[in-house]
Amino acid sequence: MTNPKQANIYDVARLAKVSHQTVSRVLNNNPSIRPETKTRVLKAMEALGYRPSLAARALASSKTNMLGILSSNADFTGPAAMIHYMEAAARAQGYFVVTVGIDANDEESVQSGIDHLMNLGIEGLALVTPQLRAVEIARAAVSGIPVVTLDSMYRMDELAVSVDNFAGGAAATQHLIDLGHQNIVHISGPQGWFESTTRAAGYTATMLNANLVPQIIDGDWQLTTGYRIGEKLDVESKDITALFIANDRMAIGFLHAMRERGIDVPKRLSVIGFDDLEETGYTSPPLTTLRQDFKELGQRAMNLLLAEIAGTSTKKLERLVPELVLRSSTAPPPKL
Amino acid sequence: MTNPKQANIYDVARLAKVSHQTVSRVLNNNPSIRPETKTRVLKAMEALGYRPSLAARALASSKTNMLGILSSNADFTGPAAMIHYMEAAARAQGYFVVTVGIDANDEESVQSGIDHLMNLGIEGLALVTPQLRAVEIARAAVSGIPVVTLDSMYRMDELAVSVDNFAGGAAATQHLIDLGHQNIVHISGPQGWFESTTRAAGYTATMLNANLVPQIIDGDWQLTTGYRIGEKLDVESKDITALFIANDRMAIGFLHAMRERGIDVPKRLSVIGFDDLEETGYTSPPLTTLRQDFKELGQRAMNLLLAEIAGTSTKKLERLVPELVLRSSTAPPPKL
DNA sequence: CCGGTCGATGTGAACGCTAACATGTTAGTT
DNA sequence: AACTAACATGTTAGCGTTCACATCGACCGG
Repeated sequence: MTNPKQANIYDVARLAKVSHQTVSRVLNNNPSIRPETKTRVLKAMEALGYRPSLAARALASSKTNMLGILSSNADFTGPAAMIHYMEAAARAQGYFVVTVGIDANDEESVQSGIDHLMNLGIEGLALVTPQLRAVEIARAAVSGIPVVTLDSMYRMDELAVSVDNFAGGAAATQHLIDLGHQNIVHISGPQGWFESTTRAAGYTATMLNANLVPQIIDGDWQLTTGYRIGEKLDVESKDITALFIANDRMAIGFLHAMRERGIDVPKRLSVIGFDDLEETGYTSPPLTTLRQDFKELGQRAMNLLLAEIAGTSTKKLERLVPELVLRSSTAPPPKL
Repeated sequence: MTNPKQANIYDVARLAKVSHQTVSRVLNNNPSIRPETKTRVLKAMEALGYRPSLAARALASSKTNMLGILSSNADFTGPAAMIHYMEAAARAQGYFVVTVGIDANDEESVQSGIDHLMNLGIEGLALVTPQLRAVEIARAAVSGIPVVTLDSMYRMDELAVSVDNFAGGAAATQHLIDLGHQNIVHISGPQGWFESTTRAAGYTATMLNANLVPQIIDGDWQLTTGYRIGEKLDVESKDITALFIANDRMAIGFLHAMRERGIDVPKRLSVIGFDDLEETGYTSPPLTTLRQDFKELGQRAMNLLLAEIAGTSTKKLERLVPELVLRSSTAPPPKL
């Protein structure tokens, strides 16, 4: 009911009785413009409901204001939260974020996702793909723009924000050792994930350091897998007294199996997870775990990327240390 | 190491010995072009590593190929999954999706999110904001482009995909009634959410239909809230035998409280949730609930939107019925 | 064997902006 | 009062596409 057609910069110029270039200057906050003129132009914009055309802008300035996020597991809580906060941080600086979801195990899918983003002309890319291989492909396919990696340790010379999973794995393990456990098993994440290998490495290093024998069972992050492993784990004959499980989902499944088998956690067996999902405060028993701050992670990653684009970059790498959250699933081992 | 500068359409034209317009035709799959010529042009593109400029395209054709998603709860599993599948569906048709996360309770935030997207020149918008008020604001702020709503019943004349929450609420309630329960309490979601009111309505209607008295406790989706309500609910004196809880998160908290209080679910009390989160298969006891197919929901919403943009739209509304998932948290009421 | 038609391709302008340079106006210096 | 510097604004030319129209040749029927 208002405008028959979108006004352009010339329409605004005419109404404000200035040249189109002056309008452009107002748009770009050029300092050398008289306040009075500026007001006049702004009023004209308002009156016409003027919206600058991003396309024209991008074409003329070769600055698209577009950022890409390549995400492989957007349906998990952690990545979703990170993406959410990354978008907010980017938008606060006038950037648009295009998120592309891919299947990280399918190289084709990674490639086509990147292609899609490159066609867009993104100025920067964030990789929320914890799979080593996907990051490699992505880094190789992209050139000329900064790339920030989340949750990885890939290449120290690239932009990256990561949780110190090694420290986390070590802290979890040390906590169990401090309680007096010796026979501690680790259920890991899937191979090929940064988090898996680094958490497992933290575990292994800490065990060895305490002269204990590391024992790792391969997992895959899935809740069901935690449950299945729990169903058949030979706790008795091996006298296992504690487990460090690489993520909370598996831990939830595992706890369920213990409950079914009547194995008391934490009296008979201590369990520690990783992630601090909201529901872990309400499992039975509530799960001791390590918390990661996804909000912080997302914001820092985006700021790193934006700084690099703006050329004001100082750091390349940021690392957050996960925090131990004590609840009721860990206790000293049963006395013999 | 390859191109000093991005090739444009003229570079391609020169190399292929055709006019720039012919190149454009190849780009747009114009049928009236000789196969031989087409091949030559494609080869030239390949050789130059040519990428069409989306900005120039958008400027010349006033078609941005951009779609917006306004999302208020991207850190919840459901919305995140829907967004994921929506993006995939859009990308398959060459569209770019910009997702903007907002705080649906802050009108300012909704407005500025929409503004951001409108500035972009999106061709269509999807609303993943189950709050009534946010949808109203968004619909009002947008004009000239199709808008699809997810999870709502707002205005029958607009594009919308929704879960039939009324039917879901009714099914949950009926299930409890069929088991023999009479004193059934409903813990609802927060006011102002479509899901809350419609699930509650389904519950109420079914109760009344069976000559039973509806009793609703206000909730807010939060896990903690389910727990707190569970802590102090007077099950005994009121002789409540069953609860229909509006979402699984609250149900998980509630179950935890029951466990702590030593109230046996399902022998003493039956509990049914809504959502079918993965972890509900592993609570103790595993939760009976209603499943929503977020993938289907996301894909259908996007297809509706794309069809509307393309002008090939037939339907306006799609409705999915949630499915009852029977597990172990419901049983006949205790005999007196 | 010629006008008409259609299929394939070319030409020039337009899309709405920014970049680079040009111009005019004011104030400061000697 | 003339000369310059700094500020404020205007002018012109792209950016890389698509659009509308023009052209050119080949094929058709009479």
